[in-house]
Amino acid sequence: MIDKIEYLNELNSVQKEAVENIYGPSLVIAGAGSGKTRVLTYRIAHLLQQGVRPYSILALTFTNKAAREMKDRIAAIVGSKQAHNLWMGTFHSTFAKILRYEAEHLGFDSNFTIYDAQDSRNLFRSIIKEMQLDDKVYKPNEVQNRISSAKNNLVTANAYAQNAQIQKIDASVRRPRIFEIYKKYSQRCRQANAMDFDDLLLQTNLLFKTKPEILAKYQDKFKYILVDEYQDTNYSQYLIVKKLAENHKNVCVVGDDAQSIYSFRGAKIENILNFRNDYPNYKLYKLEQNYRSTQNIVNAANSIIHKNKGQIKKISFSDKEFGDKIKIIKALTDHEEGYIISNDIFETRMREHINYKGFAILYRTNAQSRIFEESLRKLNLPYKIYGGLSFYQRKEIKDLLAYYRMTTNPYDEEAIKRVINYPKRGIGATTINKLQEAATQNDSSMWEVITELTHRPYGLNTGTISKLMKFTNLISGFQSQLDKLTAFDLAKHIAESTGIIRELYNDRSPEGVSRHENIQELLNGIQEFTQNALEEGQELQLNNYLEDVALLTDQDNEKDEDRDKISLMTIHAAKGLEFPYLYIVGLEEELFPSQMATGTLPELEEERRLFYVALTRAEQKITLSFAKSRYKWGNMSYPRPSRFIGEIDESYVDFTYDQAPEFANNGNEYTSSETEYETPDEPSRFQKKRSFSTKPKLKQAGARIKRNNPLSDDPNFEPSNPALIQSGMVVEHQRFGKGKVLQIEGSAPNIKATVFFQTVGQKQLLLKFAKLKIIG
DNA sequence: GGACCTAACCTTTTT
DNA sequence: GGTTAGGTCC
Repeated sequence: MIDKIEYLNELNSVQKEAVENIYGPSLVIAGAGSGKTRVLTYRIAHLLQQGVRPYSILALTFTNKAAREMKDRIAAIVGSKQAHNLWMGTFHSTFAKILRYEAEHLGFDSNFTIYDAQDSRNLFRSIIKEMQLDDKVYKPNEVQNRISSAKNNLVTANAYAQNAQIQKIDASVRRPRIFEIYKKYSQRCRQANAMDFDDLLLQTNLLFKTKPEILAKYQDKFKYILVDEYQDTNYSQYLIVKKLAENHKNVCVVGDDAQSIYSFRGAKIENILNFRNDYPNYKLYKLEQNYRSTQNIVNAANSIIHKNKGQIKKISFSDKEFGDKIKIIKALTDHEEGYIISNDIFETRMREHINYKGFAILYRTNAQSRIFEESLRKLNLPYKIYGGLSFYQRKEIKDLLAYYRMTTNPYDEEAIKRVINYPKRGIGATTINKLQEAATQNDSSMWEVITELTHRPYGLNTGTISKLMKFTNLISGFQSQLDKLTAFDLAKHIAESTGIIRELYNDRSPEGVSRHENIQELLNGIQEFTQNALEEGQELQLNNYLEDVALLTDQDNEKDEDRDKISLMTIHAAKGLEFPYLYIVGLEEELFPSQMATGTLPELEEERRLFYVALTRAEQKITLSFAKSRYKWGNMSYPRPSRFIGEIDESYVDFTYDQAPEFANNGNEYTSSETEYETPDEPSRFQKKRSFSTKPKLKQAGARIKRNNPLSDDPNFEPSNPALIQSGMVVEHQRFGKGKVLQIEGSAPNIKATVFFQTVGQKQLLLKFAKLKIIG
């Protein structure tokens, strides 16, 4: 074990106090880059050093990654044996573990399935359909969100039905039957022996409420509780922590109200503001020195966050070098934004000799990643996209996992529906609907209906029944192997004997090949999981693997070859990370701040905090960018630069972009002058959206619009020589008049042109793949 | 029951 | 631009 003096010397005086005062409630307000993780890890190390048993320490984080990193760092100080026994993980995974242990008290089986957001939405969708409600009114997504937020506020289905205010609101938006959907949903989850993400927290609360002796057991067990990112806890999480800490009150929460960015998920910024009320004799530690960023970055970020009201007063300062000013890049199009940033990374890396991993591109929405992917690939720069469609959400992965889920929990209705006819075995929608109906009538699960068909055939013909019997036999066969084979052996057996592997292997299309590789990767992961445990003397079964798999994300299986790559991710995903060279892109109104979030002040303030989080990820240099035109839902929009750019105190920004030369793109110069397609400026803030659709107008004019086809394929396109068309050229279209070619992709003869036309007296039209005549 | 095509929706952000 | 739910035809 490392000498105590050694690690305490690495702390400043406030950090040191926060580490050493282990008794009673502590609130650590930790500004960005102020060594928050360091305080948490050293505090835990310190507890262990004081002789506290590792299993009586509960440390809660929001991501698996944060938990794992902290565990690794603690292991480095106190050794892996001690660290291994800590209760450290996300809220969801920690309480899933406890719920499995205590499942019988709640009427669940301990191998319950965890429904991910998609499973849960599918279930809502089927319930809405079965109730014969209009899914235009009862949109599955919105119903899910409404019920999710009820759960996060500990409103159960019955409470929801009886709450007059809630009923009034639902009635006012013409969705008075949501309470029925909620009730049915809960029943179905129960019959399927499944919990969704919100249930993991809700059921924990119910458990503690209805079984005081169990609460007492855990209150006694967890003598020290630490919570990371406390500003992001929702009511459900808040209450769990409060209850567990009720007796000993050794609770240490760490957070930064300025970095609260999850209120859309029910996070209550009040939790951190009200800590003083919950624990009047609390100790407050403010970590105000930023060790991460240059002074310019810290000052710029401060100038942003000060625009918000309702913050805990604190300063944030850096005594590092002043550093470069924030650079701003203006691009004419979204694609150009990609090229400029990629080129800038390329040049900076050469000039400054930085590793790829020192660069990150942050955006507001996942959809923005694709353009950067393209431009980085063209320059042969290695990158890694975090988030987006996760590995575990891919269809082929979910399909195979559904077999695993059925093997450990055959009542899992969403899993049944996924695999009952995959690979094809001739059981179609009609049969599934009949089974579903029978299950509802019978107040039982689909699996029970299927397994008892010989006694009660529910009007199904013998052919269908024998197909279903084959299916149940297949699954029962897997179940009988559960305790005979290791997780990996059974997983492999299932993948092979269901024919999934064969089917994907035979599909030689690029998509099929990639699906096959993904399945291999999943199996590799399971093998690793089995192997690791074996080395520690444990033989793990498939149900052990499944326990947390629904809670895993992409970032949880990072591979070595991903080490030195440019990171692309949303700002939300970047929280807690840091990069020397940071690009924050798409700084446009309606995108960042999001058009969904400019309606009310609290929403806008959250967007601003998001911008603050983004800025404070940078160590050395920040580049912001925006584009003057961008594709949105297939239509062109002409956004204004984000208000956030102007909100940064101008002394920290380098505004010289106005003098920047035209940007080159693959040899094709953009020679068009900007005024030609600049739309008139709009009056200031909170403005309605301005993007307009070109499609109806084009259709009106009788134009044919073909998608994603090379120009040469379009019968409307007859240039004398396609190769002659270049970006910037003035062209003529027989219907739309004069215009200018703004973009060229690919090479002759498969040229794809994006052409801009201006029609007199009307709005501009953007037209792709049209009949062109070059006139200048 | 299944393959194929069209129309509608979509996009905040995540455990 | 891309995905997916739903309709049509075999």
